[in-house]
Amino acid sequence: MAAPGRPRDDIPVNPPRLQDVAARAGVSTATVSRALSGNGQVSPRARARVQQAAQELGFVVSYHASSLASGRSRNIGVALPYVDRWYFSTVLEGVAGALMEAGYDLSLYNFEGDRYRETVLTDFLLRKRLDAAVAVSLQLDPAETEQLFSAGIPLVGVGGPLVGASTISIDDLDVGRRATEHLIGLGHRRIAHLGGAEEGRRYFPMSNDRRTGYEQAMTKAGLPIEPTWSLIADYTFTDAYQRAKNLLADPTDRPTAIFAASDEMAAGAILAARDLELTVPGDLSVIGIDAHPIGEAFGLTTIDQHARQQGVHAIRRLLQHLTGQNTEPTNEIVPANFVVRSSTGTPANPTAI
Amino acid sequence: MAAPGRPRDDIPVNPPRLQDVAARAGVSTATVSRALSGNGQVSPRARARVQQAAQELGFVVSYHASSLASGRSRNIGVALPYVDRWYFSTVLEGVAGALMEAGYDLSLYNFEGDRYRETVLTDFLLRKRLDAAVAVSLQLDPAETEQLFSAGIPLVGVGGPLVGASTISIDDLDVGRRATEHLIGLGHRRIAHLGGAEEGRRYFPMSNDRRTGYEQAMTKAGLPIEPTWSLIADYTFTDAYQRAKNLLADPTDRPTAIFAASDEMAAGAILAARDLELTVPGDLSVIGIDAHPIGEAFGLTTIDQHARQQGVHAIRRLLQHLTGQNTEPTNEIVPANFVVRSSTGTPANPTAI
DNA sequence: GTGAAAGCGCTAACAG
DNA sequence: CTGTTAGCGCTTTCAC
Repeated sequence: MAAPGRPRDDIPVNPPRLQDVAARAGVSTATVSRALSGNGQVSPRARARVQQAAQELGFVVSYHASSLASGRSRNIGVALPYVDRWYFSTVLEGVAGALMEAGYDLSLYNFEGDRYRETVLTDFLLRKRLDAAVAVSLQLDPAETEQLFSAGIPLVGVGGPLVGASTISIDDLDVGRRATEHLIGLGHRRIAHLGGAEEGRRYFPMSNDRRTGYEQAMTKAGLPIEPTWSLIADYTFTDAYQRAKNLLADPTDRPTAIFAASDEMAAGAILAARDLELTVPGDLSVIGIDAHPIGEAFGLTTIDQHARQQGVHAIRRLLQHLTGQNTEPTNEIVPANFVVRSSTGTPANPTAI
Repeated sequence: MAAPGRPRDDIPVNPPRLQDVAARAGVSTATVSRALSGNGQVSPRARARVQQAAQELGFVVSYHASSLASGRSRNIGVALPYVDRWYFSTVLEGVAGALMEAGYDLSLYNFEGDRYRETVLTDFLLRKRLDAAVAVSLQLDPAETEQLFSAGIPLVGVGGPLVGASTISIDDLDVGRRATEHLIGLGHRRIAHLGGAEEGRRYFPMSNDRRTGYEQAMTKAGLPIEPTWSLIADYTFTDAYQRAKNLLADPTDRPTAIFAASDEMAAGAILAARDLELTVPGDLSVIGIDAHPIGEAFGLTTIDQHARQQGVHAIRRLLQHLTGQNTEPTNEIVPANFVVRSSTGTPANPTAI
């Protein structure tokens, strides 16, 4: 494309290069580079002339050239299993905003579940164009982690453990416990759990922890954990709706409350209850986790996990690694807090079991 | 970082370079480049040796170096106003998948409404690291379009007009008309519209066209368009829920049907109706547009706009531009089809106006 | 504080 | 079909 071997003796109608700026400002390319990047010492006078010349020429650095020469690319990779699900897209919003503020580009790697997992993991390390990466809800086996680290790219994980890397997440166990205890405190004894599937054993470890928190709270309160009350849905509204409807349809064995691992599933459960002419919270209390906006219209009680903030914090942490400060892996827990609305209350007919 | 000026005389424990592969395979760097990239002629024998050497060394091309030398970066930019809204994240899924299949990287530029619009538009052209870009629901003024074009990056628009560029979208006017006519055909005469806001006059032109389609259908059928039945929400479930509830609360002036510009809003309207003890579709029919998965649980009748496919098609088109075939701007309309469920039906009490 | 110059790692004429 | 070689445009020593 560019014509190697042929000297460029024509007038530069092409994008201006550093050299053009240097010529116009009457300084060397080194000085222009220093003035524009802020690295190194430049006299105020030279700096001003350079800036003006760059301005007039409409100069912009070539990122490829800059990256090649410096070894840094101001580009961060983001890997996640889905982009069309609330938690992930919300984390992504946070990540994208923080990156934009910091002047970094964002390369998106969407696994589509497990579909492109290998491809992405390979591309990650290989194409040497990332300064660092953030992985959302990604489970890596030791070999994969090792590859990443030996490729020298700092990594931070969001919403799940990632051995050896810094992580940002909520305490899923604790959140599951608190949600359940909220229900127990209200007087419920027959409490069902609506959790997420594990999907290829790769993602959503959070779902398990939340379930464990539920079980711990139940056990601690001396309440039974009915296997039939342990539902698993695929994290979508509609699947949760269907599962909950099946559970609630039978009047002889019906819980008085449901703890759902996500707000979307919780909302689905509420709709299912309504379709069965059950009142919420009279006949059924429902609590979710997320603070998904849809919860407002449903009057859903939930625990806010500040998904967007998780993304923002991940970038903050990554940037620290990149600037060499605080390079030891850390595990940040972001606090999750209750948002109580109308979907939880005292059971109308507390039934002993 | 890399030490310019100092010859590299140490053993390359660092990532292997093209030269290392060339040495090991006993050929020149040019041949390695040709063998690995597939450009140019290479004898099967040389190719095999190169591939083996590259394999053994774990060689991967440096994208920065490759891009700098060739002028191509195998990287495509995607600009959109939001990533946490259904339409956009779904289009993005399609775009990401198609790009992955084609071996391209994806740089994400999220405007957050209008917030980073200028920044992104600037970065777009300037940092010369994109081969092309796709813009979702982005309104560009002539000056901006010109900038993009003169920067030489092919552009395709999704979900909206983009003068001078290829576009992929549905026929919003037609869709709005058909949705309304479905309702009219069922016997409805009092039909409200729940549309989206325009948000800074920059995005969502589709909303206007759908509304116009509604108005055309109403007028054509000789039906009145009540100003109070023209609702505007912010495209979210909860806002639509609230607006619809306010509208439906007054029994004296109540529509028998609502056409919502998106499924999320339609679902919000259904929930509002239920909260007011109105039956769907008995007291109120509701139709949306999208084929959003949430619609299933609500039994929502909708028009599928195949959002994911729009993304896939956009990339297909972009790749054509990039390979020099079919370089004239085209405007592709993707067909949208009805998905009839239980939220629309004959009005229980057809009221003449 | 500033300039000269040597690369960063790869691609693509060009000549054979 | 293959090797030589001149860059792509910028950053960063090193010496002044």
